[in-house]
Formats: sequence, structure tokens, C-alpha cells
Amino acid sequence: MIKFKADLKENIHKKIGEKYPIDQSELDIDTTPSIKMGDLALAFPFQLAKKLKRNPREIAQEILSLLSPLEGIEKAEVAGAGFINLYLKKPEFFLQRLRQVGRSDLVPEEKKIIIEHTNINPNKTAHIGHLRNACLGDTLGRCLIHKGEKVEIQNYIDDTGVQVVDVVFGFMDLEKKSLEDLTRFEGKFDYYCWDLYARVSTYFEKHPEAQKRRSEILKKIEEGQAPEIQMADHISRRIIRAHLNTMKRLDISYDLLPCESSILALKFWDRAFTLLKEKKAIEFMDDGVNKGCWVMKLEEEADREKVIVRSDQTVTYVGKDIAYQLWKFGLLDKDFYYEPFIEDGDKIIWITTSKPHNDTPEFGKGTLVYNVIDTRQSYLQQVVVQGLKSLQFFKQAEKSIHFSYEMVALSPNSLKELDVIVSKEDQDKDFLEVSGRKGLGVKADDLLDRLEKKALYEVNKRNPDLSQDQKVDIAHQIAIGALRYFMLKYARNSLIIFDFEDALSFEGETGPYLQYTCVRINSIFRKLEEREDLRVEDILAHLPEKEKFISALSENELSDFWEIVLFASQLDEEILHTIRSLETSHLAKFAFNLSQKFNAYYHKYSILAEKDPEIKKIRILTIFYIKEILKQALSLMGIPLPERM
RNA sequence: GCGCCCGUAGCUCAGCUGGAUAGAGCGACUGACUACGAAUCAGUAGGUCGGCAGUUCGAAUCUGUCCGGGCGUACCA
Repeated sequence: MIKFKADLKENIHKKIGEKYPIDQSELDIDTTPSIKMGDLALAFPFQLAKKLKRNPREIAQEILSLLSPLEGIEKAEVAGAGFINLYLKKPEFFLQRLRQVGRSDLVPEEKKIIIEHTNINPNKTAHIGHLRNACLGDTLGRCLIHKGEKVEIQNYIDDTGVQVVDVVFGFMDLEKKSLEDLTRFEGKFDYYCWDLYARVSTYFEKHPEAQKRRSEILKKIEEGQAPEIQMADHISRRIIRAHLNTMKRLDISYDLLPCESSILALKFWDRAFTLLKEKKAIEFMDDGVNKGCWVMKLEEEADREKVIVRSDQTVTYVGKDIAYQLWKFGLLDKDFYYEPFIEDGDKIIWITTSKPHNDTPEFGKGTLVYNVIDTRQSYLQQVVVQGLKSLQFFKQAEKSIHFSYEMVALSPNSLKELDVIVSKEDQDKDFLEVSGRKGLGVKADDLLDRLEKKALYEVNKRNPDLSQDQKVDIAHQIAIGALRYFMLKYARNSLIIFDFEDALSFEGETGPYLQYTCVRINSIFRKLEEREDLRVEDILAHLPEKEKFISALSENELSDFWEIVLFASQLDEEILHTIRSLETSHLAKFAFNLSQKFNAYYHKYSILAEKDPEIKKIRILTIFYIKEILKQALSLMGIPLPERM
């Protein structure tokens, strides 16, 4: 009802703007604490009271007489210490909402928005922490698309970094394997690398002399020398495919995979380096701890230096990230080349390359960029933004948004279940950070498998008559619902201490609860059609006149009806709130609360068995409206909707 | 040390661009299924919103300070 409120504001301002010193933007419209007190609340008399040094209630009283009549408003009254509460014209409002179903009031504001998320190092399997990142990023993308924005999803691939180097080292030096051996490897390659990476990390701790070989591999990969480059390439491409498969299970996809290897090959950094030097954004250190390095300082913390170019003239990750960020905004006057990497349904996921290809789409050139990266990297993200500012790209600096979130850690119970050996120093902690280096974490595919297995068991109990394929399909949808809701319901600054029992729950505030609610509603409509050959479309096509509409309801039922309709009508507000605050918890809680309200309504009022045709019709329209809103909310969260469950 | 974040019911968490009685889920206890699907619902118990001070007509929400915890502060990412 965003547009309704906006119109209302404008209307109110027209009526009082000349007499009272208040701006239209100050006329916030809130909800009342209880529906008994009205539907919408205006609190601006308090602001006026301050300006005019008068009693707020008196002012509210005065204004009230100026307001009526207001479009769409049945009645207005002064409440509390100086609120003005508005009562909507219920039949008109509901009819309007029904006509509006499926359409959003939100309007796009950007030319193009780029979201960077997932960003898993291509040297091991995806784990629970990566799932949080991907779910947050994907949901933000869905919300922005709903808002009408043009959105491009990028998943950055650090295919030339030390993490890949370590696995190359593991295969070549520890296991003495050739590229041919790797191509013959069968089984879950990303799982194998997970273990290998942990082994290599331990090896380096015990054998510091191996560092030399490690640097050598890194250099050879950066310079494209055989056979290390072929090994690295094979490993990273194969693992990217594994990651994409894992994410596909969750219905998460991407438009582009920008690779660090392309950034190096196409000399993005050289260009950025020149720019940074020209504008004196970075400084060469002749002396001190960072002697021989190019460093950058933050405006706010001048005593801190971040090394961008090392004394051996190699560039750090942040340096490459600055170049990448410049490219995202179209500020680098250099571009990638692209080739198709994989087909995902009816779309293609593209990857960057260093060689030209024909007929490739255009990427980048965003006007707003979200980087979904955990909070531990906020300092690095500040450095990237500082880079833009130093180059005088102030607008782009402002539009570089670090979507930061807390990590996922493991509870002592989860650790027990994982059967991992915990070091002495870690044993007393309340939780343990997920660590690829230590091989400590819940693998994404394992978790999904467990969820699916449990869901299948539950589906079997309830729907033994369905075919095995159907059951598996439903179980899969339930698993996604459970996992995605779990990842979205927390505030982003809240540390998730992962516990299997919580994550595997299908009851209470969970994704399956939401799915179950929708399934029930759908089931009613299915039965209406089967038993009575009744379709909502027919009712919608012959909506009654507003004068007669709803009048059949008793006072109590009208109040229950109204509460749920009014609540459901705020979906767009919640989406906007979610986008502005980057808190998916708002959307999640909204969907959950709406489901709760429906379930309560459902227990109180029967639909199929209702004798009075007028009342029945209104109830059908009511649950139809709830269903449509709920469906939208679930779809924005990427939670699928099974037909049965 | 400095920077960022967190501290709300027994447990896990929403609510934070200030608004009218602080909300959920789980757990505990009472109840409701020959069904519009109990993956549900109704109800009971449970909170000086970490402490103190300030700003305000109004503070869980803003400011300061203290206490407790996490993360960052690399020529790793």
C-alpha cells in the first residue's frame, strides 16, 4: 500500500501545509499498536508541538477538523497524547488490493545494480558459511528485481590466489599426481580437495621450508607457466562447477564469473596502478616497516597503512579488488572478454577470459554495487572505497555498499556430530569458527543431503501414496525452504552458532511452516474446484459493488478479516525496508507472521463448509489475497512452493 | 591500544531512520484431530530490553560511560 500512503501524505500536506510549518517528507504514516485504535497513525502533531511550543493534543484536534474528508479514509480521530488515527474504507481498500494483486508499487531508482556474492575460493567444497553469503546475496537480488531494478549477479573467482596454490601443491608435491591423474579422478572432487587443503595447511605449519615452493607455484600460476598453470586451471574450473551445482540445488544462479586470472592477464591492475599513482592515492615507502611497498592510508585513520603493492612488486588481493571495483562502475577503460561457462536452465553463466570471443553480452557499468562479504573484511572494503575516493570517484564511493554479515560458527554439539578433532586451545570455546584451513565446517552438500533425507522421511509419513519421484522432489523443496529460511531469519550482524537441531527443524518458525501454510491454502482451492467447480478467477471477474461488499460479515469476523488483510497489504513496505536496511529478517518475519495469522484465521473460519454464499465468497477472496502475498514473499526468499507436502 | 559488532523471557532470536500495553520460536505446563492436511491451533507461566547517566512530550531504539563477549587491526584472503 505504498502508493496509497504516498497519495495520502500528499493529500494531507495540501490541506495543512500552508497553515502549519511542516514538510511533506515529515508526514510519516505509521501503523497503530492495535487495530482497534484505527489502521494508520500520524505522529506529526508532536513535531509541530515542539516547533509551535503548544500542546500536541490541541494541535491534533485542530488539524483533525481540517483533514476530513480524506480520500479513502472512513474516519479520523485524535488518540493518546496527540496522535491522529485514521480508519480506512475497508471495502474499497480490499477491492483495490485485489485488483492490484501481483503488481508492485515500487519503482526502480538505478540504471543497473551489481551484486557480488558467493565468492568461494575454488580450492575446496562450499560450506555452511558460504551458504549464508549466497542466500543473503540471492535474496537481495530477488528483492531488487521485484522493485524493478536491473540486476547483475557476479560471483568473483579467485583462481590464482594462494588457496588454489595450496591445493596444487598438495596434488603435485605431496601426492605426486600429474594433470592426467587428476582428470582420471572419480568421486566428489571438491570433497577430496577439502581434505587435501587441510592436510596441506598442516604440512606447511610443520615444514616452513616448503614456503619457497609455495611462492614458486604462485608465481608460475600468475605468469601462466606449465605445468602448474594447467593444474591450477583444472582444479579451479572443476571446483567452480561443483560450487555452481551446489548453489543450483538452492536455486541460486549468477550472470557472470569474473576471474582474478583475467584481471591479471588483461592487466587491469596496471591500469589501476597508474591511476592511483597519478592521483597520489598510494604512496611508495622508502623507509619503515613497509619499506619498498606502495601503501594506502584511510582518511579516518592516517596512522594505518595498507600495503597494496608488496616489496617484490606483486599486488595484494585488495589491489586487484580496487581494479575490479573500478571496472564494475565502468571506470577502468578496460574490459574483460567473455565466454559461456555453463548452461543453467535457459540461461548461460558467463566467465571472463583474456581472449576475445564473438557475440558476447555486456557486463559491468553498474551505478550501484553491493559486495556481499562477511564483516571480517570490512577494513579491506573500506580500503577499496578509499581507493575510489582518492581517485575522485566520490559518487561511486558512496554507491559501493559493503553488505556485511556475521560469520557462521559451529556449536559444541555440531562439532561432536561432525566427529572432528578439536585442538586443546579450542576446546573451552562456546563456538568455533568454520575454517577451511583446519578442515572444520559443515559441507553445504552434506547439509542439503541431510535435510532432504529428513524431509523425505516426513513426506513418506504423510503422503505414502505419492510416487517416489514426487516424494523426492517435494523433499528437495522442503529442504531448500528450511535452509533458506534459516539463513534469512537472523539479522545480518547476528553470529549464527550453527546447530544441526535448529537447522534441521521443520516446525515453528521455519521455512516448511511457511510452505505448509501455502499448501493448505492451495488445497482449499483445489477442493473448491473439485467439489464445486468453483474458481477464484470467476469470483474476481464478478466482484460486487463496494456498497454491498463485506457487509455480510459479523462484527467479529470483520475485525479478523480486516486485521489480516491490512497486514498482508504491507508487503511492499517490508520489501523496501529489507532493501534499505539489508536485513532479510524483515521479509522473513513478515512472511512468518502472515502465515501465523492465516493459520489462526483458518482454524476459526471454515471456507468449504460455509453455507452463506456471500460470506463464503469473502472468505475465499480473503485467503486468495493472503496466498498471493505469501507466494510473493516466499519467491523473494527463494523458497519453493510444493503442491503437497 | 585503536576500530567495528553483539549483550532483549530458561534456550535461540526478531524488534533499533525514537512513538501509544516489549514480540516470536523452542523448551515447560493445560487443552484441541473419524480433518478446508495436527509440519497446525487455543491457552498458562516466563522480561527492572547488561549497569549507570544524559537528550526528549516520549528511549529496547539516539548520546556518553562502565562491565561482559566476538571480530578486525598481515608484504593472507
